[in-house]
Amino acid sequence: MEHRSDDHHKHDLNGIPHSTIRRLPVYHRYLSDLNRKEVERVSSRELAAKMGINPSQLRQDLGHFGSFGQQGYGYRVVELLGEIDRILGLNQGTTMVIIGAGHLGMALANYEHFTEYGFRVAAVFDNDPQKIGRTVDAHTVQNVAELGEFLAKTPVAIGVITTPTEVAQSIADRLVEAGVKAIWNFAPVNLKVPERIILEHMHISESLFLLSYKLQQNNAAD
Amino acid sequence: MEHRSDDHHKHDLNGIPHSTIRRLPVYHRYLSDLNRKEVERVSSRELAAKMGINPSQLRQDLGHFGSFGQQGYGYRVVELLGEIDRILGLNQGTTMVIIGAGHLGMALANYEHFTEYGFRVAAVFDNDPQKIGRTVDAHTVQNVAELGEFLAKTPVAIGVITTPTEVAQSIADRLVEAGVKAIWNFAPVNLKVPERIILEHMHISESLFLLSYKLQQNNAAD
DNA sequence: TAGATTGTTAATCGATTAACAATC
DNA sequence: TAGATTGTTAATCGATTAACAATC
Repeated sequence: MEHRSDDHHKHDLNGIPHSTIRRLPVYHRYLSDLNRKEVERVSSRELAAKMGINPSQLRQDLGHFGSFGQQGYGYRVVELLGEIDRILGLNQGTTMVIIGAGHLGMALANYEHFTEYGFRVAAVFDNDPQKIGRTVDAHTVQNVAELGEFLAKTPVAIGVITTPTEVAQSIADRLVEAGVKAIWNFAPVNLKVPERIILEHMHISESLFLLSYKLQQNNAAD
Repeated sequence: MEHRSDDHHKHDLNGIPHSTIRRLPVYHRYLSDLNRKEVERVSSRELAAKMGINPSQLRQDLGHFGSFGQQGYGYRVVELLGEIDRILGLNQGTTMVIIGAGHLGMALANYEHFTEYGFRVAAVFDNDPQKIGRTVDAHTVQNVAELGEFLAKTPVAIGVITTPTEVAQSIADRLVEAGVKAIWNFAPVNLKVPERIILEHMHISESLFLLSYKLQQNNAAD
């Protein structure tokens, strides 16, 4: 009845291999780069070389979603980027609420790249009277006691959890109760949510652990 | 001569499959959980069930590093956790400097879980006169102009980049120049660093894009 | 047209899972 | 001892890469 966010290498997601989906954001980033440099066309060979992957893989991946190129020419950067935007569901004005107005919550609330991709922070909540009412950039921190009330009036797609670990699960429960469709969790804990809720865990320390492993290997090699 | 941080599904890392290494931090998290609950022993079947993976995979993964269990009994939680700590190079007092004292940098500087795993923030730097000299928790923000000087006196293993995207590359260059062994990059840009430098990219927006993809699929299904 | 490059099928390679002998 | 569970070899499955006909 419950699911976890750790199905890293699980196999399908609506018939598309998980490995393919995980690469979409990366394609997006490299294409954005080219687009910023006003490059007009790119071949699978060129783009794959930039990314350090195999051109066949790139074509195979795109093939899951349609035919976006042209034989003998390659891909128009703007067009392909647009397709990936569409596939990823970007630029749709998806709304989020952030629970936890600590440094991390504030960092996210003011993260310019979200707006760039069509995400909008509808509100920031906290339970600390010291923080409630304070305005940071465009956002006034609201009392988390009013979370349910707020979401009843303003439906929001994504609940972002940047609270201390101890309260993350109870906040998740309240977000689910209030009807969010997805949870983006920054607390280092395995949340339990109903099957229908999309759960994405931002594993900050996992990234550091991986780095630590490599560092360790390097040191051992010396 | 340069490398990238996106070799997500690349194959080997000192003979160990990359897929295995990516699971180590996850094992660590689940074992910490058990340890916190003072569970003494766990079988591969139990642990794998908790994680939603296959018990064979767990045993296979561990098998790359040694034999940590006991037939008919399973694994002693404390012991296995200790082994994974060791494999990941945790609790070795690895030092870091943080460049960029914005919300994100401050969030990291005060992230209690780092200390918990033996990482130590040696200093925080910024170039904003408004921020320099300000003390947040244990850290006084220092002038980034003095970064090289600081690192010459106090060698540090990891440079953490939480600056705006535009300056991330030049900060990376200076960190490499000053002798850090690894860079943990939070700016959404593909840094170029020499082969010998370990580079770990924290892809905050990639995680959000993945979530967005799933949300999109869900909506389409309605 | 000739050259280039896609989209896709087939071949390879690696990772996951199953099975089981060893043994606590 | 009998039952349980590891560590590891072998089988399966899926993902990556190669190859190439289609075609711009």
